[in-house]
Amino acid sequence: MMTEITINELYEIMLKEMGPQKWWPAERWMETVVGSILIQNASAITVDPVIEEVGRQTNFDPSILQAMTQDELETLIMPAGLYRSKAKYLLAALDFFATSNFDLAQFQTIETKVLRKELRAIPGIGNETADVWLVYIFGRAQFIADSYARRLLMYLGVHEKMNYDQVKKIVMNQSEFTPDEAREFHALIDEFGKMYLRNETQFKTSWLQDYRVVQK
DNA sequence: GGCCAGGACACCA
DNA sequence: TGGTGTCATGGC
Repeated sequence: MMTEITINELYEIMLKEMGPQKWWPAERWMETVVGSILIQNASAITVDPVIEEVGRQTNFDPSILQAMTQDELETLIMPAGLYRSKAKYLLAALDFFATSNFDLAQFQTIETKVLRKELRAIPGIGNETADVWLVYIFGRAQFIADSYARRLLMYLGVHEKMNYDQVKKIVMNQSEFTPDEAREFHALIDEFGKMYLRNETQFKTSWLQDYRVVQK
């Protein structure tokens, strides 16, 4: 028997089943910057130790990180893979925050749409990383349509095969989330994803298998 | 041992 | 807008 649910009901069901994931707050927002870039096309298992090592060496102090050369940064993050690109992206991100003296309060009054456009202009900050920053660094209620989220919603009947923007738009138009809920939802989806979203066969063994999300 | 991971980007039609 | 090659390491 299939049970039809809304996006918000999906969130409630996942929260009830899995409990709060407590992905936040990262003690330092720079940890989110580092982590979100290092995780690009890599797995948490390989990247987590690298993030820890960066923390040991820099304490996630933006000034210390920014003082590093491209070569030094590459050596530090090499085990995460794609290290040349990621070192470049990290330095570009640091430049961006440096223009505001690493003071997040400077961004508070900027409209989300405008801020997102500014983030997307940073080399290496694409759709997903921009939304991760908006949610976990800037506290905006955005939906992060990463590959796990798109797969989950596909298996739940929301779409056949849609891209990042399309899936995000559908969710944003059909649900209502506070900033904290947006953070929790993404954490729940990714933790669920690690267990059940490698493929559809695996999803069908999960406790969400008999649900279908309805379009309003 | 090959496959793949919480992407982004350049280049092409 | 959509499809494809590239970047690269380490875990499974």
